[in-house]
Amino acid sequence: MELQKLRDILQRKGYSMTAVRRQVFELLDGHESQTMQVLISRAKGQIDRASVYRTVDLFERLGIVHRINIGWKYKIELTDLFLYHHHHFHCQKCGVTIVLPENSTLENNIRILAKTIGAKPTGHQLEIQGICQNCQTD
Amino acid sequence: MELQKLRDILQRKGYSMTAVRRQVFELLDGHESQTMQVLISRAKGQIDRASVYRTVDLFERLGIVHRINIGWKYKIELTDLFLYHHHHFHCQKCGVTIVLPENSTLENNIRILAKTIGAKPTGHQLEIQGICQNCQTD
DNA sequence: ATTATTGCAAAACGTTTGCAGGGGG
DNA sequence: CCCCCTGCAAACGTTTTGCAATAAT
Repeated sequence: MELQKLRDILQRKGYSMTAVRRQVFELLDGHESQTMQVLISRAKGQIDRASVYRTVDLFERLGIVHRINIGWKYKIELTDLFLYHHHHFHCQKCGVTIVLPENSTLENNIRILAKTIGAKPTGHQLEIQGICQNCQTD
Repeated sequence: MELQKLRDILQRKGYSMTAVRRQVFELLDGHESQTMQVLISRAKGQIDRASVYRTVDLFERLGIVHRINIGWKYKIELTDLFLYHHHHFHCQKCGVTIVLPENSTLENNIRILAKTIGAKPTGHQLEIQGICQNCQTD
C-alpha cells in the first residue's frame, strides 16, 4: 500500500511518519499535479502553510514528489515511485494540462543525448506547448 | 546584424527601439541563459529593476526571449530567432548548466508525441538532470 | 527525557503596479 | 508636440525563518 511505502521511505532516512506528512501525501495521491496554492488551500484549517512548504520540501529531497514546470509556474506531483513516468502538454489557448502517453523511444533518445556529453542522467522533464485538439476547432 | 533584427521586430509590432531595450538585448546576446537576478544586477545603475522586468516581459511576448526552467528557478535566454534550438543539462552536484547538442531524432519524437493526443505543438522544453562528467570522477 | 516537528507571526524575497517626469518619433 | 517609456517607491503574493509549544520515539 502507498502509505506503507511512504512510511518506509521516511523511516529509512530517519524521519518520522507524522499526521501532517500523511495528510500532505494523501492530498497528492490520486490527484493531478497541483500548485502550492491549491495544496495549501485544500489543507486549510488543518495544516499551516509553512508546514505544507516544509513537507513538500522534505518530500522533494526524499524523491517522493517533484516539481513540474507548467508555463511560468510550477506544480507538485508524486514521482515515479508512486506514479508512472510521464510528461505534460500545456495548451497555450485554454491552459489545460494533458498527460502524455509514455514513449520508450523518446525516453531512450533522452538517455542517449545525456551520454553524448558524458553525463550520468538521473531524471528529466519535458513540457510541450501548443494548441490542444479542442482549441483547434474553435 | 542582431540589433537590426531587434529593431525590425519591435517596429513591426509598433514598439520603439529605446536605449533600455537595446541594453537589455545586449545583456542577453552572446550570453548563456541568465536569472533575472543576474540580469538586474548586471544592469544596475543603468536600468531600474522594474524596467528590466517590463522589457523581458515585452521581449517574451514578441518571441525575442523565452524562459527556460532550470531546477526550481527560471532563466532567460534569446529564442531560436537569435540562437539555435537546444536543450539543457543541469548537474545536481555542482549546479552547472550545459547546453546539449541538437538532435533531430529527438525533436521528431517530441513532435510525434504531441500528435498522438491530437495537439498542434508550437514549442517544448526539455531539461535533463544528473551528474556531469566532472562530478563523476570526484 | 530528548529530539524532531509544528503553528504562528514576522521577515525576506521576487515581481508588479501607479504615477509623475523624461525621451523618442 | 504627443504619447510611449522609464524610474521611483510602494504594494503584492509567495516562500522562508525564528521561536515557543507540541508530538514522536
